Amino acid sequence: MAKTSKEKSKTYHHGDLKQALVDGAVRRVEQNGVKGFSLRAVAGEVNVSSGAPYHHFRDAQALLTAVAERGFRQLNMALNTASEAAGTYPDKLAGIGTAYVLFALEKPQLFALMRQPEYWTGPDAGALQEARAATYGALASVVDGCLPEETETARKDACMAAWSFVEGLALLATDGRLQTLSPDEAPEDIARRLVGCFSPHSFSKGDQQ
Amino acid sequence: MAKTSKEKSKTYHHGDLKQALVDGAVRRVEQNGVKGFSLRAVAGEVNVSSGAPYHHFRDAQALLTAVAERGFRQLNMALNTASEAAGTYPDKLAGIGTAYVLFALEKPQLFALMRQPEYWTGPDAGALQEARAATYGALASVVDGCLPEETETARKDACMAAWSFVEGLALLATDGRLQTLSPDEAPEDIARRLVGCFSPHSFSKGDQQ
DNA sequence: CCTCGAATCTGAACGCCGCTTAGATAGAGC
DNA sequence: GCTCTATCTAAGCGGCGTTCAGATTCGAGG
Repeated sequence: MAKTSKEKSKTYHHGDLKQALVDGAVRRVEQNGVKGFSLRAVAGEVNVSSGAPYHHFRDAQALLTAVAERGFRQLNMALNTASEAAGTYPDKLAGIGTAYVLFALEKPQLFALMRQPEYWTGPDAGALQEARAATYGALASVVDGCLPEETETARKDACMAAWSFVEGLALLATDGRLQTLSPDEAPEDIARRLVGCFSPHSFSKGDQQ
Repeated sequence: MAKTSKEKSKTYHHGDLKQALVDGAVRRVEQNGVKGFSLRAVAGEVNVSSGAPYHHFRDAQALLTAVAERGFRQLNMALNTASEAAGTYPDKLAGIGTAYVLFALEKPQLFALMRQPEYWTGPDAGALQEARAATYGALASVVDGCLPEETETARKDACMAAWSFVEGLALLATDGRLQTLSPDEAPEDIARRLVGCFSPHSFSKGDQQ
């Protein structure tokens, strides 16, 4: 029997503590960031002793890894939706890039956690790595679809360049540097505009300089 | 009288504790990252009680702000050197972009600290903000020099796009994602190649695609 | 239905952390 | 030489992650 979060802890066993911990951790990270997260606080929030989480997660980092994994799943859904919504490949590219930056803007703290390499190394990061690979795959396939026939390395370079650009945009957007461009414009609109300027063709020819 | 780090603490007053703390903090951050940093450990390293640093820094974050500031000064020197070494503006652009990524690759932990917004907000971040602005200015002026005459917003957009791309490259390079392109190639070489592919012209025309 | 092993949770403890405070010490200006 | 102020120490507070022995409950097999 599942318990709602409000009702007092009557049962010695929680029932679904693992999921409750991830839920609480996600909420705390989204509100206060990784720095404002503590395993004890999350445990207290679900009326459980400070040692209880260790029956479900090897340590605090493992719980945060689960949080990041959930973040990647949400991100992948957003990217797929945006990609399928567009008809032509250039539109897909603009759409998926914009969706990436918008996700970062909507959940900046969660996105910052997802960017930390320490959570996708480690022994409990298998599912996370899978979700991360899917994210890159989604973007790469769209970029690849925009490219003319080229050498293998040129295609790969273009994918990586697009990845870099979008990741950089998301980074600048989340910590407000994008807004220094035009303070009156909404950061979402700036992001849309800059993503739209990107053309993978300019990266697929190495001698363009 | 300055003390070397090795000799035992004989004097009650340290002499130049503030600088010694920054030195120790830089060393610790470069070796173990921000997570492996603690104010107590740095204090102990320079043979000083755990409360002493608070006479020179308001809190641990203020010390890390000083660390980040020193990092930005080093980065700015590297960027200026690279920019002046090249003759033509396209060469300057490739040089400064490469220098940026190479700095990130040489000091990844320090660079990761410099990327955290929490250190350049706050009341003790004046000098840091100045150094950060100089970093952006150096890149922006070089990008601007590469551009043909355009509208003001187009030039600004191109600068921001270049900024995003380089920042994204540095991010991907430092956490190893760049190496997935070609595992046999040195990350420095991949970075050089991708930076070289970038052309600001492709961003200065919004209707290209 | 009952029993017993395994899974789960508690409560207390350890060591480390950031930060504060009261008081000791040393250098600087008169 | 004396005082004033900056600097440093020692001790302590609460919070943290983590561990562990023991209490509690679940669930499978008799």
